[in-house]
Amino acid sequence: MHRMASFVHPDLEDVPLGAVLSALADPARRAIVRRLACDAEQEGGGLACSVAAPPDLPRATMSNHYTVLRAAGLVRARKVGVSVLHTLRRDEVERRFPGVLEAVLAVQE
Amino acid sequence: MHRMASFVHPDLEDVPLGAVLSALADPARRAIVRRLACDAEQEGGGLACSVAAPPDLPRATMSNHYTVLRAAGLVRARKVGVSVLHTLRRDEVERRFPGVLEAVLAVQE
DNA sequence: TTCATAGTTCAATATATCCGAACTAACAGA
DNA sequence: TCTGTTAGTTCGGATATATTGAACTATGAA
Repeated sequence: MHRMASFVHPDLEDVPLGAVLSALADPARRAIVRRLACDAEQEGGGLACSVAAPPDLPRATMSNHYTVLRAAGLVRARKVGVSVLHTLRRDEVERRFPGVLEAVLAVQE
Repeated sequence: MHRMASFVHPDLEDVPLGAVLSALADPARRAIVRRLACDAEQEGGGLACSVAAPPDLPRATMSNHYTVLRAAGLVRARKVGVSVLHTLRRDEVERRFPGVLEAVLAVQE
């Protein structure tokens, strides 16, 4: 039986550093995070999964990448209509792991 | 047939960010990197593999972790007698990925 | 209804990691 | 030169993780 989608958004205090680094180690996930970082608007914003993800990524793989990013506390999801909009939890991550995400985003690649 | 050990030390310019993040994502490898960061003496220094690694780590696993760390450009190895001494390539990593390693090291865990 | 779109879940497969066992390399003592 | 010891590597098989096609759910529009 298939279960319904329910997004997990851990408190950053419960996220280990390894989870964040592991999530950011994947190029497709970094691409998503970079796009969300550009989409800076705070409330009511966010990008649909397939908008932030690399264009030729298989859907199942994309969905899995978002699950990893949410579990690492890096992004927040909310369902709007038929889409799932994601935003970067930039300030929360910065408070918990100062400089880590910012340094990664600053790397040109 | 068993081949002889020969350490690979890539130019940092050839190392992708993902390799560094992936290497640092593992807790045992971070423990090694933290210990090498404390052992700050530059020339002639370095710590033997088993000295910097967590004490109860299986030797094959430990050796593999050092291979990953070297391939990520994070550490440099040189054989001295029966030991292999490792040093952190801290300045080189900092030049290539400013703030990344420092931010990771700054996290208390 | 019916259809389309966005994304998830499942399950099979591919890939990567872990680690015991066997090995090499370097040195010390007899 | 043996024999032994210590440090670490390599191999290979077991285990764990990642990828992705296909089936599915959820929402909205025609």
